[in-house]
Amino acid sequence: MADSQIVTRFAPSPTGYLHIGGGRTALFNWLFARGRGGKFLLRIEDTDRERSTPEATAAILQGLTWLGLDWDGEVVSQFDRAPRHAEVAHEMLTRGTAYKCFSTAAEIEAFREAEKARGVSYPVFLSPWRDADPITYPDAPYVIRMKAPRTGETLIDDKVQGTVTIQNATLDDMIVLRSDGTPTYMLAVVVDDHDMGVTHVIRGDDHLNNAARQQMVYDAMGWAVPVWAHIPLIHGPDGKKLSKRHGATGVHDYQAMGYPAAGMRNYLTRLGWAHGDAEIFTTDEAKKIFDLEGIGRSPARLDFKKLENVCGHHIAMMPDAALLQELQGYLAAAGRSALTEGQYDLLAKALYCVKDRAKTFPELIEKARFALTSRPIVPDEAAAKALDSVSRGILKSLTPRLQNVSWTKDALESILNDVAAENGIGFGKLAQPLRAALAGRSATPSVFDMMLVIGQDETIARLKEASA
RNA sequence: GGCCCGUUCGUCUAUCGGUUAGGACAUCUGGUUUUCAACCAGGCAAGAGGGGUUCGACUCCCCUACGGGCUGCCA
Repeated sequence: MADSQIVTRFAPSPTGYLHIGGGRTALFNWLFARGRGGKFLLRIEDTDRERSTPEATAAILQGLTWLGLDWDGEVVSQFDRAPRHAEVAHEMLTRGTAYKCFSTAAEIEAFREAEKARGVSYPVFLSPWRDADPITYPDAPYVIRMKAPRTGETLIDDKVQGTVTIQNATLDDMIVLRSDGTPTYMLAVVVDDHDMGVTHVIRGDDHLNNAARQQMVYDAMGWAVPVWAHIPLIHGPDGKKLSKRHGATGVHDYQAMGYPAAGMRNYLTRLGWAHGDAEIFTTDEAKKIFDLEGIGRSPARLDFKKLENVCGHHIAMMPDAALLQELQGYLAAAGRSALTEGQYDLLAKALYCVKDRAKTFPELIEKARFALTSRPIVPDEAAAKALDSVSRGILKSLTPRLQNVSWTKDALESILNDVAAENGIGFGKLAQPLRAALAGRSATPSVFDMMLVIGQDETIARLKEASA
């Protein structure tokens, strides 16, 4: 319904890659909108021309795409809307909710220095031009400042933080339009959010204080204030603000580490949000149960162990086709060589016996090593140990018996059990050298599954090679 | 410095005045097993500290400590 449609947005600055915290903010906005038949918009806050780059914008879009967060309509460039921002600033002027200020940056700086020297810890610059008669205006560059209330308090009704009270006296008349005619962030966000019809602003709580000033702009223009929801930031495992020092901070890092996007979404959704005991859920389920009420108020730490666990569940429940496709995306993102056609086919055949044993794509590939590798099989240390002379003898005696047998699990099972019994050893004792011969590893899927996947000829060839 | 926000097991969290404070990850023990993963059973483990309010506080209020954020003609 148009009258109550929810509109959210994600508004990153294109100054670098998509931060994992930004990814989560985007995810919350996306879940909230998508779960309620609303719209999720994307706006690039590129008004700072010095720091904005098209590469960064591309990286952010790529990050969102990988996370599976699709947006409605065209990506809005905040910079492109500068004329509209200036228009609103001038409208505030005519409404009398803003004024021209001719104080120079140097004057303001001097004021702040002087106040600090006097021991005033929080100098609020009060422009002398606030109530000046236009007749006294000099012919000089000016900024447009908002005429903010000097007394009283501003209440932010926040869905996550509750009601936050800000004393108006601590807020100065913020600049909405710079002397070069460009808008400041505080003006631009409000105008854009309003024009884009944003109903719910879900963003990091580093913006909580800004909300008070922005709310004043809404009031000054007579616009409806959106629903605020300021979510806590994500911290590193040590509880400190997540920074480069922690290693992976960009969502692309997580893709390159081989975490599936569905698992990332699940983990990130649960990081700082809860719905009873719900832990593992699909994205569709998340859309249904996600709400603002479940968002926590304290910063959450990244826990890679839990991330892995969650991802393991998702790899296990992902359809093979999707798994194969995303795995190839992982290989490309990680700079690893792509699968050959033959490897692809074998991996597709092997998936059923490896997908529920892996938590990440690199792990999946390692488990599927027996299918992806080709002779000669080079055993690692543990595998080499299993291939002692006695074991090689047993493998040698096994080879001819695999020649004329129907290649089914039942048949293989009975042969291997017979061989184990004939040699007076338990099945486990036979399985170890078999793993070593077949995969060159000591930890692998079931020996039967491996034999079934690579086929009779390849199995015999590998056994011959190992027992030679 | 000022202002704002936060603080439940190691971690993510449930609890919305009365619970043996629950779940998940991690960890430990046992079981199952063809190695690994998984799985099953069980264990360890929490309300930052101090004051109030109340018959009763994890829950409401205040103070302190700690953590975070904001404090630009950056976003």
